[in-house]
Amino acid sequence: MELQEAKDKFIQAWGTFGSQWGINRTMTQIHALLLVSAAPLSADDIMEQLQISRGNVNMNVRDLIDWGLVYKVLKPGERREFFSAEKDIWKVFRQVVKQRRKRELEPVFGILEEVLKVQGDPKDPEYKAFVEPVRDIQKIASRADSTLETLTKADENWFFTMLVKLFK
Amino acid sequence: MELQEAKDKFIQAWGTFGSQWGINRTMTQIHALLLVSAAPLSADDIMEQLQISRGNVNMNVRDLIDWGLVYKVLKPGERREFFSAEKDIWKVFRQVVKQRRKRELEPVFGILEEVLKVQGDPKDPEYKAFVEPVRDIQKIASRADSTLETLTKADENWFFTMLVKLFK
DNA sequence: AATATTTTTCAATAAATTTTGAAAGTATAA
DNA sequence: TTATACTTTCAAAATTTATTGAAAAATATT
Repeated sequence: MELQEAKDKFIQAWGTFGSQWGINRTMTQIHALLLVSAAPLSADDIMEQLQISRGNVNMNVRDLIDWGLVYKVLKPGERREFFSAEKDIWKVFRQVVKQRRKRELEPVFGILEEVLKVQGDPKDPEYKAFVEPVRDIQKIASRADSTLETLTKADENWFFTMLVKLFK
Repeated sequence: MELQEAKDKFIQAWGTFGSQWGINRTMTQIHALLLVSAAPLSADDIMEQLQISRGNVNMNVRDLIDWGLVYKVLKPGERREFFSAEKDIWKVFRQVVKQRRKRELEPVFGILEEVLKVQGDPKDPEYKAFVEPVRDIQKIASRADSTLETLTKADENWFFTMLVKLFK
């Protein structure tokens, strides 16, 4: 397989994967492209390689920067901006977990807490049918959440140490 | 807060959460509704409570059954089918992980393996820029994958034992 | 075997999301 | 200051995804 073909396949796969998990396909494709590019790319480079418009590149690159996955790179003597992706995959992984936790998990916790304030007779089957599963979700979710938090604060070494410890 | 209000809020929140993670909003809402209902519901019940069409109910309930999150319940003397959600949240969690692993992670592994067969000079910076991050992704993803696999095979007790072991 | 009830399918439609591209904005250089 | 190079914005268009609803299929009842 040619390098270019392999790149294209990877970018395509990453895009599909991202969109299955609720992330804009183009955003993940740009991320994939930058990730496997040896040098930083300009907006025009990205437009050309992915065959997308300038506005699209601009929006999605900005989102990637907000996510902390892509950096602006200024080349001396160049007026244009260039972009480069974070190459440390462990850092990327941690960053994504951190962001989604903040953006999507935290609001859910708030709502679980809120709806559990519901009034009712603990003997009422309707009441129990609501409160019990919601409490269970809260319990398991906050466990998972603190695991994720620990994960985002840990370094790679810690993570693998943990895995070894777990599965020995 | 009234029970009905709390239910509605929960269903709404669950729907939003699901769609952020690439799962059809209606599917997660039906799941939430069944999860907090004391008794199994018929298609008509679901249509009425969520104000959606029969076809929509039918499709999404079928998907939920495919995911192993909802069961058909046959009531003696009743011709209609009723539906009930798996109430064991730990089981739900495991089931979702298991399914998404199979449906979405496995194909990605296949592609990573394939594109890593790419020909090239290991000294070439372009080649390295491609192969290195992709290898890293493969490494971290297969670690994460085996953790998830273990998770789906484990029981709840094992999970919490592990957490305690980890964070003590 | 004819009728009644319920479920399933799927083409058409609606809704949500993404993308475009041209105009406005900004910064640098002549 | 004016021109030039580049970036950002955002309403309109295109695309993708979800939903409807009526007809067909399946299943049960008389």
